[in-house]
Amino acid sequence: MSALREKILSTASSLFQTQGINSTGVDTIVATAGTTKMTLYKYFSSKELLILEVLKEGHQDFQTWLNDKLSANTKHPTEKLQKLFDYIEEWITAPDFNGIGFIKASAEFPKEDNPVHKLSTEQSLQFREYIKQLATEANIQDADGLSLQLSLLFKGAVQAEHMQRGSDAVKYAKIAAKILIDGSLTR
Amino acid sequence: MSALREKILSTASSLFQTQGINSTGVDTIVATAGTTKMTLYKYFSSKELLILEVLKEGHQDFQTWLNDKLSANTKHPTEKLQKLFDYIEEWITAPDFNGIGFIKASAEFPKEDNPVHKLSTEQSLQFREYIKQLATEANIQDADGLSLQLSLLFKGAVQAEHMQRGSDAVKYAKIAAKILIDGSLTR
DNA sequence: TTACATGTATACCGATTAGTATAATCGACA
DNA sequence: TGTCGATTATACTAATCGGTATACATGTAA
Repeated sequence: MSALREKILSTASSLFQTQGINSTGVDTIVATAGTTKMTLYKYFSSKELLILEVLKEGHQDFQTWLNDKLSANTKHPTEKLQKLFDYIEEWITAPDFNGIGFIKASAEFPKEDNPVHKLSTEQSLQFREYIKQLATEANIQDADGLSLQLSLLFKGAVQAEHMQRGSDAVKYAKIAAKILIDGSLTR
Repeated sequence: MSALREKILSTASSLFQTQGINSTGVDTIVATAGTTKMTLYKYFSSKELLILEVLKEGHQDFQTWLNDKLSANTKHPTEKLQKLFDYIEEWITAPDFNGIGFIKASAEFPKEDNPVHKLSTEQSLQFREYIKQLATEANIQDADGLSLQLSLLFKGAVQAEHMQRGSDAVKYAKIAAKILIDGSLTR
């Protein structure tokens, strides 16, 4: 694990979020990271591969953080589901929140056969699958439907937060999630 | 209203959706529309201005269509709110659905001072305001909160549909919307 | 016919892009 | 001191980008 490699990854992640992926040139990335193109291309054989790595790392970080939080602070499956959006809110409203990669990436790479688009879709499904498992463990009948709805709220909140940082979007997404979850539990 | 101008607009709109805005060159647009760059730049003084016009037309079309549908098929304010997502579903699942411009555009132009980003944010707020008015007319107490939640579901559904066409996203968004609306009505 | 507006065709410009080649520099280790 | 791998510095390529200049073809109206 080279320190420079990590530096390039985090720099790229931040720039992709603030400037857009396609609008961020390789030259800008290396200049901001304080290195050169030669070094970047030593660790990442192409810009596309760098994008994919940024996405992977970002998604991994989020999923791990979320799962650790839920594992550490809840006991029963039902409680996990109910606290899900509390931690999502904590993640999104954090000052160093860097966006959710797969949402922006799928917009910038709309073609379905594009590797970046494919990875984005995969990560999106993976996240929904994670929610679905929480719902299943909480004995919710329509775990599939509820997980889809919650993932819609999540996507919408991220999108809204991206449009206008510091909006109330996540707060109200949390309230909506609670209503949907409670409705599914008592059914 | 020149026919060529309209042709360029619709061609650009379609290409922006399928290839992305930044990834679609002016040359590709004119070639697909069957005209030349000279003509395009006669009607639109820059690519950015073309993008803005595409966004404006798309948003106008959607809002007008939606409002006409609601006006023609419902009588009471409450009914309008309840049927809102029925028509949203109809719009999104239509074969020639061209995406919701302001969602993708804000992702491709993340800088807050960018004209395209600003227009996107404005249109997003405008749409939410429209929902809020429906909620207010239906005598809903927290019209502000409900409109935000419904707009989150809308954004999430559009995002999901964009990631994977033909998904069940809109269907379940509709169900979630019904739950949230009913909850707000009986409160 | 003349005149004018609309659109086409094509070549061009300067800037920027991703990616490469080559040589110089640095620090650690023996 | 001398060597080696990692990193830097810089110049370069080929392609693409948005946008412009110029010349030509077209149809329509007086």
